[in-house]
Amino acid sequence: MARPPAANRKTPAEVRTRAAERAGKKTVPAASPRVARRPRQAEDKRSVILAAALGLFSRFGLHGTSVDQVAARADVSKSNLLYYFANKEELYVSVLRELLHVWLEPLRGFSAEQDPREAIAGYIRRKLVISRDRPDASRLFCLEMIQGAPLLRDELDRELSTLVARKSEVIAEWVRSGRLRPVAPHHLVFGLWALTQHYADFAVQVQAIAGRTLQDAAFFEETVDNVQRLVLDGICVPAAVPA
Amino acid sequence: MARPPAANRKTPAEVRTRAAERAGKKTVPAASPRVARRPRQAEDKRSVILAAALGLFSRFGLHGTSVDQVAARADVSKSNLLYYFANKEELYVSVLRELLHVWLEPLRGFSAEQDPREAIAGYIRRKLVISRDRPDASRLFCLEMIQGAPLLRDELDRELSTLVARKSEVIAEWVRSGRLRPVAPHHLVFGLWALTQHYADFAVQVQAIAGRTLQDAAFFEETVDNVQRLVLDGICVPAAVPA
DNA sequence: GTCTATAATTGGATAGAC
DNA sequence: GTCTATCCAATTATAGAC
Repeated sequence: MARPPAANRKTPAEVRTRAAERAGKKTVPAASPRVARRPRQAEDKRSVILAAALGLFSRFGLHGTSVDQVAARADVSKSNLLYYFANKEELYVSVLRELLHVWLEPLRGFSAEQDPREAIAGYIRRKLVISRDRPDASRLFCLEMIQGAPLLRDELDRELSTLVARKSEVIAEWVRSGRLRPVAPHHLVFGLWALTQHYADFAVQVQAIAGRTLQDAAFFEETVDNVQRLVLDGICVPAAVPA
Repeated sequence: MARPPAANRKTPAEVRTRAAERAGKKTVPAASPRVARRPRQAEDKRSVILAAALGLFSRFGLHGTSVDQVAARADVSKSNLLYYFANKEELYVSVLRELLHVWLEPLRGFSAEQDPREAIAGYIRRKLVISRDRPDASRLFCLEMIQGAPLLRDELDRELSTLVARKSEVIAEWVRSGRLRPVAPHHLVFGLWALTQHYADFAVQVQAIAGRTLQDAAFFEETVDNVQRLVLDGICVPAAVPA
């Protein structure tokens, strides 16, 4: 349940600008007197709040969750929470930001020198581990996408699509060199995401139908195996297919 | 944009029980004096409201949408809307119910006599057509799942899981008879859903990365082709694989 | 940094005229 | 069936003491 400390935090003072904005005043860049603040142990509380927020936002969304609930779950008072995060939306965005980075990590591994079969099998396993261990992260990401990613659109267009563009080039290279069957790289990436994230996002449905979820060790391995075979024996050149 | 008329509607009078319930009174089954009411043209309005509700709920969820917004979009007053649907939650559930049926339809087609390759290829296309033509339906369904399907759980356990159980038997039969590679039926079903619904639920992401969505005719065909090949050439016996 | 009010607003739902 | 005018509960956010 422990979450890594926020990378791009701000001191509470820096953050407290929303009220002023809404009141019509311009945000004054007035160089704050004590800029060089170090994280210290108050970072802990921020993390606890962020973890609690993730748990709730990922189930009920931004509007389905009240700051009161988050505060209760993080075991702080509501006003104390609002000391650390100027308002609800900022809290939500903070959670999302922390997420995106975790989210893209597994994809960075791909490179043209690797054996595609190994690389893709490994990627599937890593993504399924995330679906198992951080299903809330997966759900929140999904929620945000469904809503049109209003708060993540910029990052989507920049970070994510450039990363995918680079990795698609790797896949295309695998295809050109004959190590993969012809496949449109984008569709393969979408397919990998869909197949792995589904087990987190639709966990209730999986539970209702299969009677188990990824939390069950045997079911987890069964899932890894099935998804890998589905994808690989579909995209690998026939020679590599066992039987 | 037109939606089919509701199948299992109730007359407004029958429906107006929530307030009484909340006030602590038992819902009285008092035989309403004019039970045999026919739909007439007021059904139109219900449909318009349901369509508007689907559009908004599927983006912003139950809590992210106000009845005011739905009313505005359906071009009726808020109180008029509340004449047709006793309260917000009932409206939401009505939308969901209409959906589930549409949702399961394509799956009913499967039967053991069919050629698995044809059956599955056809299923993929039908599901992608739905993702293209009714992305909002797909999104709402996804939203509901993520939240743990509090309002659909019963139907999930009954209707959906029994249907899937039957169709899994068909898949298992295909495997036994050697017409499909060994695959765990449930995982194949999950995979088919994941691969096809992804293009509706994550349309923004698809747009950000591929620059197009299923609305683009060429991209649609490209998608059908890629998903079909991914799945089929993975689960069909090698002999059936062209190259 | 943390707390106890409380201000301010939104939004679901009802009453009652027409 | 439809409207206007409210009521009322839930929540976000702020003020100000400690």
